[in-house]
Amino acid sequence: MGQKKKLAEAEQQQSPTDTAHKPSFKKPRLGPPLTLGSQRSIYFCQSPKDHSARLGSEFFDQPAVSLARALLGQVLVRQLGDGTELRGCIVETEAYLGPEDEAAHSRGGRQTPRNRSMFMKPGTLYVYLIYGMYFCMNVSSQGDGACVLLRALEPLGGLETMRQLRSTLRKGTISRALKDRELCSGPSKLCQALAIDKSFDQRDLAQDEAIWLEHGSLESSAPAVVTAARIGIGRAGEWAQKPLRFYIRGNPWVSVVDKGAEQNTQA
DNA sequence: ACGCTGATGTACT
DNA sequence: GTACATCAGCGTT
Repeated sequence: MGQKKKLAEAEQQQSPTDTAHKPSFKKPRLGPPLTLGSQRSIYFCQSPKDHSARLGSEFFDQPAVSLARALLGQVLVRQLGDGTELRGCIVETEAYLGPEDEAAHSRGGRQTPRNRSMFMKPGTLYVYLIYGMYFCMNVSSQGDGACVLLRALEPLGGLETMRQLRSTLRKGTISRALKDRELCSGPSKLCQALAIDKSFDQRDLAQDEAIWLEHGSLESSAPAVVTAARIGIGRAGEWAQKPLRFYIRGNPWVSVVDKGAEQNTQA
């Protein structure tokens, strides 16, 4: 409860040193460009500064495992109310397959008010509260009740604002400044760093004005991927062992490295 | 490096 | 009541 209020306050605050990623023109500002289908053409070529290409709904319309891999190397962009852009490259994901997946909230076909967005169209965000104080962000994929959890980002822009959001939202001690590595290396850390809360649940990543996905650079578009067991799945039986976590090999921003899995997944 | 623990609120046996 | 798709801080190898 206090979390949401604190988050709103944190978003108001502005780091005076963190101006590099603000848009140069004044508010009110239009949202990010929207693609229709796979068209991206002239609109994006006109502004050299805007080398962005928002990924459209067709990108998300693939099975969870496929989407989990495809998301690696793509850039998640969050625009705050004041126009500040926070950017991070996705380096770690997990796939949740739907009704048959004992570790998924949609196991057994359960559909509740909480997990409704898991069943909505591909590209819909599923954001839920965990342990009473944190959020996790998922992207719905093709397949009923299937989605992909975002577990870690390499922060690319707006790091000082991220640091501020992370510190403000952490409780208690006004402690040390967080290292860059600590900003987005975990599913709830990245939600704090990007000011993602429950209000993002059921939003469309292909259409929303405050959050979207862009193509990563060429080199990061075909990364070496490690396949490993998912994290934090206690009582999901055999499903806890299945290799449904994906991360970029050797990437220092990954939250948990699985050396055993890396042996099996030789590059 | 690893292991323990408290924080904290919602969903759903 | 109990279980959480977690995190940070502190203690011990």
